[in-house]
Amino acid sequence: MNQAPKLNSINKCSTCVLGQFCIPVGLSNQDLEKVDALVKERISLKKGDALYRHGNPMSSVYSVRFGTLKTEHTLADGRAQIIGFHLPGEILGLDAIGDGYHQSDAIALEDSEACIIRFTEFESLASQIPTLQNQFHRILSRELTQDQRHLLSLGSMRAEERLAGFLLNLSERLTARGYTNYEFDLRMSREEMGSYLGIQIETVSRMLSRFVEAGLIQIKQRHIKLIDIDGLYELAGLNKPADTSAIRICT
Amino acid sequence: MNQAPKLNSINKCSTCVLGQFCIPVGLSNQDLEKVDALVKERISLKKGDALYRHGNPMSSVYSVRFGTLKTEHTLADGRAQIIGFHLPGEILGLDAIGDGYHQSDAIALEDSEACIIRFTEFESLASQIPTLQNQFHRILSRELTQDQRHLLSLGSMRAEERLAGFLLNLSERLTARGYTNYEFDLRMSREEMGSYLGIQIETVSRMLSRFVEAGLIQIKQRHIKLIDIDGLYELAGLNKPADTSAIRICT
DNA sequence: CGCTTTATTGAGAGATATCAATACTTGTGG
DNA sequence: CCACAAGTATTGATATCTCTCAATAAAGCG
Repeated sequence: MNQAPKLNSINKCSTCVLGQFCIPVGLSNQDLEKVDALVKERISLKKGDALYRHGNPMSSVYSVRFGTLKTEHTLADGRAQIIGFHLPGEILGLDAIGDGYHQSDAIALEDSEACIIRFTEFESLASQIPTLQNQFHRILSRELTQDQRHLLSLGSMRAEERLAGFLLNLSERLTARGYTNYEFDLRMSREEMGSYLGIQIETVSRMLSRFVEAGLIQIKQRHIKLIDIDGLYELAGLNKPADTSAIRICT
Repeated sequence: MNQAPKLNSINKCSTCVLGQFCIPVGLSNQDLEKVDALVKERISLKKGDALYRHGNPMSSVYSVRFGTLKTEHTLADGRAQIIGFHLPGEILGLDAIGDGYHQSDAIALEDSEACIIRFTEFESLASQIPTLQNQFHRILSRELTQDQRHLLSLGSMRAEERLAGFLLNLSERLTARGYTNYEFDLRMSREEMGSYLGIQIETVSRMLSRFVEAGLIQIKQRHIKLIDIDGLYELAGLNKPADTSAIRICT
């Protein structure tokens, strides 16, 4: 997000640095070429553009190539709930497979690009390549796990805990992608954080100020630095992962 | 739940009345036999028994044959969040595909039975039967959609709205399975409802009393009758489905 | 039938929402 | 390059919803 990882290729999964987070995990070179053949189109989004909208017929799923997107559900009375923030390598649109229509809106939080994976063709390729099929199932399943952790947060944790957990989760995901440890730019507004966490913008702001006072973080506008990591994990009621910097894709 | 649907077969997906909610949707008879060969084992659970527990290595996913289960996540300090209640025909354990270990506890709310679907074998069968593969993807995707609706509820709705939405959702799912419209037994305690909805047991109780006063429902212990359906949908901020009684599997 | 669990109801406390005022950023056009 | 407008963020005061604590009642179970 600060600086994008350098992309070694323009248009191929087989050489994309995001491969290890994306569809191609574990594929042989030969199989990768078949995926290359399938994923040829990409879509560029300006900040605020929709990748898809609720109710659109679904023909593809997408992987984030660079940038950040949010997905959200909206109620009739205008209340909106952000379901997720999506970083490079993450797959979008999976919730549309069930009935063929997108269930949510996917909006770019900054200028972004997504790879288009035509779903019918992908499904038949997956049935020919067991590793690909299995990886796809893992991705779907992890998406479920992620949503369930989010449910745990919204259902059982207080505002402070939710926010601490959110910052740590973002940090972990960015670190895995090779960005600077514990220091990054938030691509979403305070309001969008609040929507994701089920709290109001004023509460987000107050909690962040409290974290600063407690020496847990430093924050200037949307640039944040996590100072007391252990303190944050404790506050969030979570366990610190063994080594968040184990996986790095650029130096 | 009141009366179980009559089961026409003992041990085969091909004749199971739950087929239309479960894995076999859309399969030819020939393909159904292959599924029959795969899903031979079942597991009986007494009320309170665990189908699996958080951290268990995962080798199978399960479909509920009869009864009701809950899945829940637990925090280190003992706080628990119920993620879902699971009715006959619904698939359990999908969140374990991602890393091979169950992420949640699955507990029977009443005496129940589940079919055991050995996952590795299922995956290879799915790669041979496109309809089966596609149905499995739909199931996974709908599970995502369901969790996302739950997120919307916990993140954006007040206690009253969450509870109304929950009762209607249960009613819709039971109706689809052929139980009496709008009148059914709750298999979960008030506390379990509260956990699912992210509210305390006392609040659940108060809201139910309020619904009774408002003439929206009648309730005696765990037997509930929805009286003013339109009123409930309005309260929940949801749209009434066109026809909830369209699908019936017993009379 | 008595004990344990579950559910209801009340009173008061607390966390977060709401309303409101101000300050800070960012982008735009002169 | 500055000034203004529009959007975004912070902070304070108050209101409200839901929680917590407590007492009672009802139901399930051995």
